[in-house]
Amino acid sequence: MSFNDTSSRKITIADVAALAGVSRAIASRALSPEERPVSAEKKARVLAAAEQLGFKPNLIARSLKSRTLNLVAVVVNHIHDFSDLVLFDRLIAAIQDTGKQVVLLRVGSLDRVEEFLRNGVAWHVDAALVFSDFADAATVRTMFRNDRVVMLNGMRDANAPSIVADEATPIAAAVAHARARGKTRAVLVTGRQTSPVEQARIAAYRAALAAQGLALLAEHVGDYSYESGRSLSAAVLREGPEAAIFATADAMAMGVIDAGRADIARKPGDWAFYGFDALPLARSEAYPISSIGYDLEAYIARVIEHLRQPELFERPAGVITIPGSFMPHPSCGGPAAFERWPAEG
Amino acid sequence: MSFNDTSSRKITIADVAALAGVSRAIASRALSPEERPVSAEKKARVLAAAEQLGFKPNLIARSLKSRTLNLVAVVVNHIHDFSDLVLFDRLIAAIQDTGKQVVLLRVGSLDRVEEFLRNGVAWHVDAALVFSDFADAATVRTMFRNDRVVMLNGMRDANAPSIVADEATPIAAAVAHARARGKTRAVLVTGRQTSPVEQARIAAYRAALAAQGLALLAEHVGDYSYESGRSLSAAVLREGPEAAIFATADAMAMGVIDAGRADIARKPGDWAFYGFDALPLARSEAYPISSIGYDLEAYIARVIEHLRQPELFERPAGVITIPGSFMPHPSCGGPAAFERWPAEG
DNA sequence: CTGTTAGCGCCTTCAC
DNA sequence: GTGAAGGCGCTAACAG
Repeated sequence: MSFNDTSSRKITIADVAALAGVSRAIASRALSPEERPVSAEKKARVLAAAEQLGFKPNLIARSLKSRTLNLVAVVVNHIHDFSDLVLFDRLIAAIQDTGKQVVLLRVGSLDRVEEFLRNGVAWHVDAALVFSDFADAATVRTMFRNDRVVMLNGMRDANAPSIVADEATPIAAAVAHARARGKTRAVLVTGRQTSPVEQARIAAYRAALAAQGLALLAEHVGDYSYESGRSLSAAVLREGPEAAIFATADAMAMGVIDAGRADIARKPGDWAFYGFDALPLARSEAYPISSIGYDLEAYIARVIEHLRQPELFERPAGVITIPGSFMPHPSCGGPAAFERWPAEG
Repeated sequence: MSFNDTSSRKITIADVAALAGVSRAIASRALSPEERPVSAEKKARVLAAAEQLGFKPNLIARSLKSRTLNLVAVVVNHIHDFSDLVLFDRLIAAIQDTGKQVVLLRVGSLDRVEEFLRNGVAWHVDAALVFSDFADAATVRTMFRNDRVVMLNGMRDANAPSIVADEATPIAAAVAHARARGKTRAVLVTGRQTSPVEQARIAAYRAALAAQGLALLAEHVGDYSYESGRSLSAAVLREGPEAAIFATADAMAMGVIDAGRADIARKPGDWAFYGFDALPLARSEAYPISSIGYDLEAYIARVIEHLRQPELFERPAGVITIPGSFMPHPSCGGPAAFERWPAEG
């Protein structure tokens, strides 16, 4: 492999052992990250020899025995939403802090996912963190040949932990907020309805609206994107400011507002927009959107917990719920823009 | 490994060989993707046996000989900017389309990067795509023990290809656009100045402003983020609408505008905002920002080319330049919002 | 504590 | 065309 290992020849543990004048096993033990029985004196000699030769252990050979590559799969449909930025950035940093590395699998565009998996290292991960809803937990376990699956896509499974944000509570709070502003009607703007998370949100909205006596005039289906909000704007705004507008993503609410600024100006009144994800932008002057967020630090902490304590997979805790919170826009009762939200810890 | 391989025991090629009644070597040849000397009859038996047992070759064992895990490292400082969403989503999809998988390495928060690398599979990648500027090409090659490094961070190196967008041309166009609007003064809002890409942008702006006779009144340093634009807003807007405002990220320009909406309203006039990244939001009604983008498809195509044709690394093409383009905001001469930009081809 | 031995699963000579 | 044997680099198991 000329491209690999710029130095002439690859240094193996045998070379180190030879130079140190010990057996390969001793060298292996001295070089092991864990504490193994080696005399201090020989260990020092081995380490010196390794240093001198520039020895780098071959991970693949090690894995052949140890059966772990210290790899974690993060499985997503795609990277798309604004809220993904902070989520994946922090999650990857946290995973790396455990000493593991991340294979990012984007299954949105793969038809033969299983075959793809089999032909790559993802086949050998320590655990799979599943955001995508391309398959249920049982299928994911089979595909990864691995029981360590964390469902982060809203799917529940008896044999895999699933971690979800409590959205029903803040959704009820949002609806109550609209009610307090005098709204008695509502319009819903949703995302991909095949997603379990989305289904739960929609159900929660319907329930809260019914419970608090707001009439649901219409549901419009988008895809969480700003662009989809724009294209739905005219239909969404048709009911006028008397109807509160609830979107399952801030980005969609932003699109509704931008494409409809003329409409909105034409019918002045107390327009009430509600979103999801607690994007900083949605707290800005440009977009009067109240939003729903969750405690990202806590969420990530629970995920990482499973990586650090694999025994947690043996008796899955079922559904682990992270608190969510409703944050009114600064213009209607919320804290000033860009103060920290409680949920951001 | 109880957690791995839900089925009772792992099927090896020896099991297949035994069931087919042939030697392991024959089984290996029959199962090989390439054509190897095996009688048609035995090959059929082996394939049937493999199918029956659900045999899946062990990638790690294979890699021990073949020395490739079909892995590509994508090295980033962090995932942070709005523009990262579409870039990484498309890049990862494209890499996966080559049959390879992606290890995403976030080095922004790692102090001992080299040690981290050595202890993970990233050590054994086929190639490293480097967006981060944490190290120069030579160092990256050493750290990955791999000569296949593509520098996407603006750094140049005689022994590694680097792929960059041509930003000088659109920057000159942006300045000319401001000049045509009658601006004779300018304010610059920059990102992290340690980044080579950013240094090139700043230099291009200074040159274009000087060439076209605009006075550079001030430079303000942000970090590409919306929030940094907000905090610089008052200072940036101080010069009034007579000065064109050039930011090296749309997000910063958006922050400047949002935090300064009162200022802007107080001093009416032809405020001229220029950004970078061609975010959809910056083409919206909410933000009158003209922006600079590049041909993302072409950019990704050139990266993928290197993965598909590793021989390209043997004689690096030096700096590969992708065309960039200036897009005026719809409100000042650009195409209507949300038409496709030429650069999105 | 130390060294020898025997694999991990696969592939590739090399004789037959 | 076939099979036995050896090795990729490392580590666990077993004696010493």
